[in-house]
Amino acid sequence: MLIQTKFRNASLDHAADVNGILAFSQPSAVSLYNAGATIYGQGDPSGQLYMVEFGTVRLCRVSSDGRRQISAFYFAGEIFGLEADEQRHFYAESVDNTGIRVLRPSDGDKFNESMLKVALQSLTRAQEHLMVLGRQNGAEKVAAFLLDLAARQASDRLVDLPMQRCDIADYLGLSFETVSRILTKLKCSGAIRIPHVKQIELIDIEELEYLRG
Amino acid sequence: MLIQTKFRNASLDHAADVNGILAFSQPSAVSLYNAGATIYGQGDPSGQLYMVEFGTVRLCRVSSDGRRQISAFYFAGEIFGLEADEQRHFYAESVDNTGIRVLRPSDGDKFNESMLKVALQSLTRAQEHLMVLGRQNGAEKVAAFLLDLAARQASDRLVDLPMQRCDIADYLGLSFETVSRILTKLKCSGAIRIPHVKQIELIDIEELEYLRG
DNA sequence: CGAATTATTGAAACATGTCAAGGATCGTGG
DNA sequence: CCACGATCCTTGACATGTTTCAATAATTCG
Repeated sequence: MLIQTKFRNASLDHAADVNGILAFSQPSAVSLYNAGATIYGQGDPSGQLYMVEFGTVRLCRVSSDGRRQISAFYFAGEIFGLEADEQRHFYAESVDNTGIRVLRPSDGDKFNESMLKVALQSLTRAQEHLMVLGRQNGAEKVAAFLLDLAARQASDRLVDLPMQRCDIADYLGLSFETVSRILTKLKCSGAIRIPHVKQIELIDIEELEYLRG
Repeated sequence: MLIQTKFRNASLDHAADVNGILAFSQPSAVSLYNAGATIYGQGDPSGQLYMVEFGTVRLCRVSSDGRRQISAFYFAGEIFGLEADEQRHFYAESVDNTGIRVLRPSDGDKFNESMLKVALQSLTRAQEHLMVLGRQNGAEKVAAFLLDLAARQASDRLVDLPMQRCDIADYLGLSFETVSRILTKLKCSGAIRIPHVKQIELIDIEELEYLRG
């Protein structure tokens, strides 16, 4: 299955579509959010798209007994807020200090066309995430997460972790203790260094890629 | 979090969009596939959409060490084959005897618009599946699966299982033994009956819904 | 009917979760 | 600038759910 590496992160290369959206929308001013602020709630009316100007956004849902699943993170330059119907299925929060721009369609048709591309990229990412959640163990999940972040930050070695361990855990379907344990294990095996709690240096990228599968 | 039940299966109610797609495409003749036949392979050029006429389709990927994840099932009336770029990220196979129609766009603009809806529904479904894979245990996963099938088959009590245990397992991120054990457990607890290996009768739907969360 | 496949069930191994304690980090106010 | 409290992170010990391996039973198909 060598083929699959060709697709990895295909969804991440969407600069062109971001430009497409921007060209046919009227961006509003940037709104600022502190860490942990609600951008929109589950059940809110949907309709507008958002672009992360700086900072980090998490898309979440909480079940009745309090378990939380984070379905996606969004970083600077990425677009979120697409919904299938008139209500939001997930709620969106800022992870750290975050600036967000609301996008309003100006040229309907072209905007729609760009939206399709954004939708397809979100779909691809969700599908990739399905692979990770369904069939990978803890170490493989964390390796995949770190490599994904590295690719999206366009930094080949030094990765920023704006979110806390608990966010990573709820994204990967693990407990935060397990995430912590795996990170120290990777550190001890020499695959990564942890210069700071919120910063990981990828040392043995081949090992991480091997882990990811 | 009572809100979330309102969204469940929202993505499944897409008859309108299927009609939208059909109105602006030139459906070809129906192709027939035996159980386990390849409809398209990973890495194949993408472009065409497909509609299931009868039978069942599974969308899969296999990792280098042989673990398989099924990202979605498609049943009669449902559309699949949407991709973010020119190559297929997953491969598609028939689960049982299946009839499939290729859809070719005739009116580009309207076809595109319908595609957006299909994409958003696929996205919603993938996101719902993320919730199940990330934060539910075996019994909850199986309950969610049975209720999803019941909703899509529009049969409130008797659910057909065209796929084998192994397919269910690879869809839910479990081993097929665990799937089997959970089904017998649900049978013993009186939540379901298993009149046939490939047919489940939902007895205590409230219990299943409670399990699903 | 018989062979091959698929499903069920059991026992033991393993990964991850849970509970609990201690340590690090951060922000705030003195 | 330091000290304090609060939050977050790490680590350990134990409990639990799930997988794995193995054997048997059921089903399908020729």
